[in-house]
Amino acid sequence: MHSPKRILFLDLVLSIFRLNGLLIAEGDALTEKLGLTHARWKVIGAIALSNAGLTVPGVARVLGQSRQAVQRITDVMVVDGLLAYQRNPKHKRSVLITLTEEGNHVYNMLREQQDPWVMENTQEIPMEELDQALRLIRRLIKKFDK
Amino acid sequence: MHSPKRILFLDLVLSIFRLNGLLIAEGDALTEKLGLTHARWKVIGAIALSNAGLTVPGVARVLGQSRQAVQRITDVMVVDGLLAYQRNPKHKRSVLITLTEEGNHVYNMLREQQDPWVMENTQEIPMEELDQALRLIRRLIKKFDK
DNA sequence: AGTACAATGACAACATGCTGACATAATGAA
DNA sequence: TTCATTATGTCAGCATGTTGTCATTGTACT
Repeated sequence: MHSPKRILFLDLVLSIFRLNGLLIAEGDALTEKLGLTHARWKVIGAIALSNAGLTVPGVARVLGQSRQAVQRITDVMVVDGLLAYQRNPKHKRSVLITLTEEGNHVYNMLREQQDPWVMENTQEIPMEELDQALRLIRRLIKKFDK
Repeated sequence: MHSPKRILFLDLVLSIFRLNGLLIAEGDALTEKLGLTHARWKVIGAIALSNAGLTVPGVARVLGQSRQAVQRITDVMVVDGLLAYQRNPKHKRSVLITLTEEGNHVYNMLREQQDPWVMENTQEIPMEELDQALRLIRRLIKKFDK
């Protein structure tokens, strides 16, 4: 039963694995000069994009990772001066994570690297194709994220 | 410069990360009873699909990983009786990896788990949409894989 | 044949992710 | 209010991936 659909879907899955690895490598190369790694810019990005402030488990939920993994990264980033923990009026123990001045600076530099990279890699791809692919991927995410 | 395309592309990238994690979790759950992990079924799959026989660096190239990572997995799988190393007529030191009888059996059971999973998760999705997404992802892979 | 370069195996250090377990704090239901 | 459930911090163990290094084997070029 090597149905075409089965082959196609498994091919898609393997391609997702492959692209995931390549994107991480791209991101690491892009941010190497900033002293960032992919685990770190994922966290910085999540916090920078949040309006209300995020806790450690909150970041974990956004990124779809375990809170323990996020906690380990943020602890080191606090020591390194990129993040700071702030009292959380809504929770006695679970602090809010904020970007320090340096963290904000790094985020801005990250943006400066990222923008031309995005431009370079999407200029020949129509927005509609990107949008269609994103919709399919979101559909799959919704299916598996329970 | 929050151009729509930039947002769209970054959204796509984050979604790839997210889906990658979910697919690994799905695969692990699917193959838990077989004593497999995602690292293992990736290797089994690569070998089962190869006609000519693969070496450790060969598997690494197929999966887009470092040969050291693959070597560690295959070494354990040989001890566990799923894989066997065979003399390679083309290379004195670099052996060929083959599936043992048990490895083949596990691969067949993997298929039996995988088929209904694929069916379940693709039945409402037209093949054309899958195909379009796959083509875009391949396009990005080609761009980053140098 | 000889020699430079690439590929491979082996080992080590490290980064990142997961789960499990336990104590404590927060929340919601009776 | 009380109590069971859930969320969180923390620590530990482990799986998987990366890079770096070094010795050895293969390959290709002169």
